Amino acid sequence: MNLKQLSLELGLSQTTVSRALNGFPEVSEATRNRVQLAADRHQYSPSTRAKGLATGKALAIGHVIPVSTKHETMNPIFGDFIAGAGETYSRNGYEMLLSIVDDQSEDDVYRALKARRSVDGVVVHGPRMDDPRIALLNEIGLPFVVHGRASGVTAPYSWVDVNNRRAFNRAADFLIDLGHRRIGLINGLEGMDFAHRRRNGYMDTLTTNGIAADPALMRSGEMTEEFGYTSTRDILALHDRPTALMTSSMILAMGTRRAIEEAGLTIGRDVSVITHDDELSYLRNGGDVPIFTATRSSVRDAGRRLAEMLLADIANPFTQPQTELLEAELMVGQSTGPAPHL
Amino acid sequence: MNLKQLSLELGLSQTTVSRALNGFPEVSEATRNRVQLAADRHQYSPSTRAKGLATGKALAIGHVIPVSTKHETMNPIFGDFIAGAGETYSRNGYEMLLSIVDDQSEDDVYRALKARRSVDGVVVHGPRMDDPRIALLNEIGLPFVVHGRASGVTAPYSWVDVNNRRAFNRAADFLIDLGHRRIGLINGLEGMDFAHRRRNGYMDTLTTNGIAADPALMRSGEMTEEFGYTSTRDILALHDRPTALMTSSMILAMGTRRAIEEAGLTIGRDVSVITHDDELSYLRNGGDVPIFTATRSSVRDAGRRLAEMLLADIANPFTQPQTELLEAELMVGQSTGPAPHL
DNA sequence: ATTCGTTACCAAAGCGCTTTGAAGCTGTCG
DNA sequence: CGACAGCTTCAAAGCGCTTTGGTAACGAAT
Repeated sequence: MNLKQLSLELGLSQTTVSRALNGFPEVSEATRNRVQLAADRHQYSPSTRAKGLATGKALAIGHVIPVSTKHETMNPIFGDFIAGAGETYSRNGYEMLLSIVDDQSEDDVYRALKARRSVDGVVVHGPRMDDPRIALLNEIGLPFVVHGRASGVTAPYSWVDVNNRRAFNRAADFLIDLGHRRIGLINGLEGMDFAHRRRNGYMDTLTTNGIAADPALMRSGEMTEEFGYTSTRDILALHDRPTALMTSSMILAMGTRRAIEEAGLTIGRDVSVITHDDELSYLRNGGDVPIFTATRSSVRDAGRRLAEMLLADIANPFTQPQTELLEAELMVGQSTGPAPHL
Repeated sequence: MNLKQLSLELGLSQTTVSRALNGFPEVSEATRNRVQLAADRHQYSPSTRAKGLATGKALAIGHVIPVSTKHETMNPIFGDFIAGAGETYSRNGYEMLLSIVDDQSEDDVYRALKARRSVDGVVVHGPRMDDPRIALLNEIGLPFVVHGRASGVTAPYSWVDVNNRRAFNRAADFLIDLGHRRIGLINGLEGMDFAHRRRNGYMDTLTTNGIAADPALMRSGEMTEEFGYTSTRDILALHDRPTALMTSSMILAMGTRRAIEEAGLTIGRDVSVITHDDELSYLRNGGDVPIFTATRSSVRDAGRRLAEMLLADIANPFTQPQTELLEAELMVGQSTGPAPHL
């Protein structure tokens, strides 16, 4: 069923039917009801393509997901993030377009998205330091919001981010208050902006407390369980091993736990662990009492907020870029305890 | 830049430019080159909307991801699956449309996708037993392929699935060969088709070997780490606890490991564990030697295959539905060993 | 010289919508 | 009674493509 058929059946012009369905005031209520009923009966929905062509809007948002060519790793937070964003989209009649792309050819994808006019805006995932995508998107004039920030980029842009620095400040502080002095950090890949900020937060707090940061206690890599495991195993093998570890994700933390237990140590007693927790739906950090002490911030929530921001920008373009900094809660769980007397 | 502008600049008709770009034979090579060059120079790409309108194809595939309303759980395999499918799509000039939808209103989403003509086909995720979506899609005439199968549905349909039954046959056999007689199963949600098949595989093999299946050793629920943990903890607390456990995912297995270690037992010695492994990129099952003994089958690969099948069906509709059954490998890791003499 | 087949191109219609500009109809006011 | 305003409705243009049904030019065959 299309507009023409529907209007023919109703004995009305396409104009009137279109306006009736789109809530224009110059249609009598009687007619509008009649039209609405007929539309429902035939399950009529305007073709997105045609509507898009006619209005010049795509009514779609693009998500470009970079997958590292080297490791073929897909960021696990991605599913929950788009679950959040997707809610917002469907509530507003938008569709979500996904492009999975190896990090080599990302530029082309944004360009193509623009050239083919398939989306009204995009969200930038996994920003790196000095991320060139921001300049690119500004240049080609495609509205966007970044999930995270890109240190080093001076041009203004809209973003939604967790206060990574503060979160890791607080986590480190918490450990120091418990008497820990040797604290390790198992972090995401160097170059990822969030990893950079988390490391800064961690190091700041150490320095403030008169503790020299030890490079031997800091690792960064793909945030897989395996990497959490090997890093922890290696760090625990040091002659002067740390009494506490901070990790950047629950997945890393699971690897960390494996290594700790394999070493015959007890988590929370011999080694304390604090992790960042994105509240992934299939990786809940325990029930009432968290398993891991964690800095918690819902990535699904971030998705919702970011999508709202982007749609608002598209509806009436920001004169000033918008930003939103989400604070992480510190949840005390069972993985931390006073520093042992070695 | 659009077709009109481009053809004006070239002094050619839109027809000729369009045909040149789309590889039609009735264009001289000289002209084609000239057109191609100009198109590249201006980064011209036809508008998807317009192209879609004109051809009647959407050049897009829909993925409808059900999120359980109750648990807000998003299946973690989803990211890797679409990474696989996405590859196939972009190679073929297709876009991927994502709808996140609570399992209540799924029907409407499929109907809307069809009515608005936004996609040429859809992939059905997470089929349940007697899944009504298959009948619905057949009724509304939207091409589709199911990732998994739906026991109880008699109508023919195309699918790509892992041989879940066989995988769990082999896993159970392996454990029995090691001398285990009391074997538990921590499975996905009742009603999910894959969970049903896995349970059947498990029970068959027990029966064949003269072991009575004990309901006390079988759990099913959302496949979270937490569920793996609590199930295992409870099962290990039984007076007659099992010497081996089978789990339906790596995430469950991590919870299982936590419970085993918390109980002061050693995995692979006191309790053997075999898990199914979807080869998620951030949850690799160790390096050369797998951590867990596992039945392994790449979900990313399944995504690729399924996408190819769907595109083939759209290009020239199958007369007969196609099916593809992927076999899982049994990888022996460190989590299994001979049954202990209790 | 006419016909025919190729080759290389083009004008215009059509895809299903929205939107512009106009018009029919009623009732009211001067 | 004519003019005018307000309320409804409509015909047609336009969005950017593809595709149909041509035509012009040229040489080969009749």
